[in-house]
Amino acid sequence: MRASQLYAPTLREVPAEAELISHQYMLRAGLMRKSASGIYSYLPLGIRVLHKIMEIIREELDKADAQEILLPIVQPAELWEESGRWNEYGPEMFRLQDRHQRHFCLGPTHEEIITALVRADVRSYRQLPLRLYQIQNKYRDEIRPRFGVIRSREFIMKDLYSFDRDEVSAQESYRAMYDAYTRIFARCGLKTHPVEADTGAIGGDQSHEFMVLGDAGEDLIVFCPDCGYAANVERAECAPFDSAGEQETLAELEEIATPDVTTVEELTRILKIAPGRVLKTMIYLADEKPVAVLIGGDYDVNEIKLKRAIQCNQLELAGAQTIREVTKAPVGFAGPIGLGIPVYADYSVERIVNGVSGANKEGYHLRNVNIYRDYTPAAILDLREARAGEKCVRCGKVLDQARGTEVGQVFYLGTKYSMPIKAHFVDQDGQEMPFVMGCYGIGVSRTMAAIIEQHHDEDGICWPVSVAPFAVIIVPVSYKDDEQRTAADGIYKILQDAGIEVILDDRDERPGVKFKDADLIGYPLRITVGPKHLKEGYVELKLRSSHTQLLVSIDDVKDQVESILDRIGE
RNA sequence: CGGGGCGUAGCGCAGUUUGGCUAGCGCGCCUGCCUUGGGAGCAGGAGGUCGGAGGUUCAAAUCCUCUCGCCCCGACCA
Repeated sequence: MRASQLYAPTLREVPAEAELISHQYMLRAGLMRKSASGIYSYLPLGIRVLHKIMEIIREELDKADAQEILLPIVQPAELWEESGRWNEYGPEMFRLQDRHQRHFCLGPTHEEIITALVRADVRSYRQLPLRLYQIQNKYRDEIRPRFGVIRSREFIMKDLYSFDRDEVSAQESYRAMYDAYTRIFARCGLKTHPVEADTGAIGGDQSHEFMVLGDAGEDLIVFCPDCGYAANVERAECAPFDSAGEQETLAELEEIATPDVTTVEELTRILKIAPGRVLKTMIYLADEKPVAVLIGGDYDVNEIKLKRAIQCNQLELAGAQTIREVTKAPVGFAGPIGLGIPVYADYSVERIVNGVSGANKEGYHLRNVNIYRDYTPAAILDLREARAGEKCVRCGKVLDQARGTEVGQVFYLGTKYSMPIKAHFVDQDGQEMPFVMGCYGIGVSRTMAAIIEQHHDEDGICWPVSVAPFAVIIVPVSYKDDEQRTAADGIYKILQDAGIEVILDDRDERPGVKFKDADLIGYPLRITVGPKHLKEGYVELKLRSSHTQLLVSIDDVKDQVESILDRIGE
């Protein structure tokens, strides 16, 4: 391809809308353009990278005995009603109607449609295990798209679904996908960290996310440097505290006037106590019924854990009105004593001796509150958000934390979809059984952004060879010069004939412009054809990421390029 | 949805407070000359419903009302 004909509109300046480095470079290097908030068009360089990533995915999945299919984007509401998710999914599902007012959605994910497909066509255990995948656009009407393609509304996802006859076999599928993911991301040049994860809207009971670490990440993970335990904070288990606690004698309950003191922070300042002494009392509406959550003042409630622990479908913080009804006081004076609703306590409260809580009375708090003596929770559970400094649940060492972006997630689903949708097969003994399923996603477009986050410098992108839009760019210092043109054309032909993806920058631009564009776009290897060395029959090879340079004779160019690409392609 | 901000040429912005001639600047784009080892120089040129609609006024990018879009923070999520 000749650069003069390549549709790669580079930008000299940073578009105002882009904050993240990957977002900026994707726009500046001409990989994509925005069409609407969270919706992007890919230009030739962008789609070439995406194709590279998808090809790696295909190769690795096919090796793992998976087969590619293609499912529709527009899906009928009926299927979603069968699984119960038409109501469950919420406003991020794009819903639409056809001319007959029939209801459809733009697929945010494809469990329903594939389960229905397999239900219709797969009848016997002899056909299992079955692993089917597609690479398809998905739509989620995100509340707030951001970070370019990292959180967009339309995005490209690879999703795979496994169907097995029993749990043992399904766990093998899970393991095979986990291993395939490890290889896929490694081949893309990405360092990823698998962490235990919550299953969210997809459901199921076992899941890992593949995280790319970085400050730009939207997720928070905790990990144990010692035993390797790593989990999204949404999921990370917290250990109960050593029951010992403080060896204090229980003091007498005492009411104290605290007008206008409604936050833990103010309370600790005024009473000169540590936040860990405060019994923070949060009122939630769980499936529209009020419940109280009691947690140490130095912790935050993990609502995902709460939802799971008390087995409710809908959970939200109660409004001022409800709080007033329940606690007989405005927000900020709730406490566990005398509340007429279930009180769920986090592990962190069990050790609090002579604690401070709201008095359920405007302007008052209570001092020397003690569990079991003054109140008894309905249950003591793991409800808090994990964070650095906590004890690892596996080995007891101290946890560390980091931010990350999820590029892939694997779920063990069990029979969550096959049961309600009645997707059955006949087992060896003639019995009808629901498929035991798993599903596995990779955010393809997001992966591209993550690669840029990990491979760039101040001049632009430094693509790993495996996903580079083109491997090599030839830059003649002046294409108008006969000798340079002849030499550049010659090398171009040689490399093309060798099957190497190469760009010839034949534009009538000054060399600086061509160098800047080459760096910005990030071709792994640049061949400069210039007057300095051409007389002796040499050209320069420059590696984009390491900046190393070497002179090679034109006769050796092909061999050198091949061996360098081979070497840095590892 | 709450809070904050922004819509003026392809990109980045000034002009809006205090209404006033043909709406500006830098980069990019086109033509010519010149130049060619890290975003050159000179000359000429094209490109605008000032996000949209309505209103006030002799006069609106500027004031008022409504509306649409975009960005950031938060709640939500892959």
